[in-house]
Amino acid sequence: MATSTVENYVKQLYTEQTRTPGHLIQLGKLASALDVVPGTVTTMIRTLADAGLVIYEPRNGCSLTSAGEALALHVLRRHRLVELFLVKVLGYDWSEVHEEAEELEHVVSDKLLERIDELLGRPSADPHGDPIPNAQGQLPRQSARPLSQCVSGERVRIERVNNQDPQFLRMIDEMGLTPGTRHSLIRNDPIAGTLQLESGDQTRVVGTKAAESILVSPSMD
Amino acid sequence: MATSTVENYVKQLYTEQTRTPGHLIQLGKLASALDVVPGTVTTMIRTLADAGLVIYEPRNGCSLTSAGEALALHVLRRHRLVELFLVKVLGYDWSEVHEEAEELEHVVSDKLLERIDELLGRPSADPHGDPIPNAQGQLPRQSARPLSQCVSGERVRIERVNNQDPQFLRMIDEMGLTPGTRHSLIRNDPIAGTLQLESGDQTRVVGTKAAESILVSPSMD
DNA sequence: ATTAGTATTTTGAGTAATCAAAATCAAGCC
DNA sequence: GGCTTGATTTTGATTACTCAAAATACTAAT
Repeated sequence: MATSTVENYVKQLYTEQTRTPGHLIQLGKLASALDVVPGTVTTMIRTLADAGLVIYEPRNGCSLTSAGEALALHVLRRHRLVELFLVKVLGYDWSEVHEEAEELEHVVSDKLLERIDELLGRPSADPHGDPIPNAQGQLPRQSARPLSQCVSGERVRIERVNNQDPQFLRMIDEMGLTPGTRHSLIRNDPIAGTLQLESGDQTRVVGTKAAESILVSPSMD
Repeated sequence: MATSTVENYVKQLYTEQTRTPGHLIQLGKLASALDVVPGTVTTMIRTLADAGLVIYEPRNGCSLTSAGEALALHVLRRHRLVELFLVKVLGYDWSEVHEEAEELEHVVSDKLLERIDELLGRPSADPHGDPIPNAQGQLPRQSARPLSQCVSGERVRIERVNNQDPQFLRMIDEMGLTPGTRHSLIRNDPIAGTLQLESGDQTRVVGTKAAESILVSPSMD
């Protein structure tokens, strides 16, 4: 069985990999993301390569094998189902579930996961809108793009908030920009670095930086 | 923070200690209970002693300090609340919760534990009838004695089943001897090694060995 | 083509937990 | 006392993970 450490490495690798598809992941990036010194990552990636979870090109970087990707998706499934469970069943706020899930994701058994999945009605996204892989490790297709890339006048539905910082999430909450809500983009002003949104009678302004982690799809209401 | 291993050692120490109060616990006993070789226990108990969790008398054995006992009770609380949660909320059978709780007990945070406790209505016993320490580490007083020590004619209420073996628990279930149920002890025959119980119109026979792990209190109905 | 700067790898060491097997200890028994 | 037995401790290794710091390789610039 994979240790928690191994699971965290492949999980991190997976998220980096989807951020920049097709590229090798630099070990230094991994080191800072996982908060260990670079040398540690080098040795660890060697072991992961021996275990068949990653392909390692010394000095260039590494990428997940299909086995590594499968493991990553499994961990992600556990993480996201646990997050949703904490919110739906235990009354957690979406801003505080990440830490807790970070621990639980390594110990929930397949049996427990199946019960949670069933109880929640086989959900396809966690509280942040992140897609939940199914038991076979398949991700529901999602075609959302960053709010920051939308143009003035668009009507959007917020699909996903790609940021785990509790303060950020509470801010999103207070502004009513949670996944599932619909808004009109009054104005996207990259020069000023702000976006103006409207929904109902309310108007809000968010910064471009924040809008980068808010993923939206077109809304036609 | 205590590692899972440390938590398991003090937990085991605690259960041995309540089984034979006042006695030092032999390291060999611990070794077989924890399924490690004796030498491992010796070194581990030394470190636990350095950490102030146990008192270690070389060649004689060891016992928990009050700090060690507090930690053990904390772990026990997590374990038992998780077990009850799995049964009540996730539809687990009481025979299958132990394994799962064994892992989860090391990662549930205080916050999560509090939510579970609240959701379950601050219960005082887990599905096996084992008392749940409160947040301050105090155990609800329980004065149950083994069914095997009862005499013919007694009316008893089953308080607790002190055995985690799934097969044993399923047997108990099938015989209707779960915690909370009431029965008349028709006959306790130590020679034959059997006990005959009656409740309603049904009669069952259990062995002395099994009756040792069934704890009961007097019932007056 | 040398150099400066950055990223990566190597080396040596440490912590936590474990095992196998040899050494030691403590009784109890003629 | 000497011997056997059983438990305990010690010793030397191993696995998994990590760090600090030195060594090395690559990139890009002068």
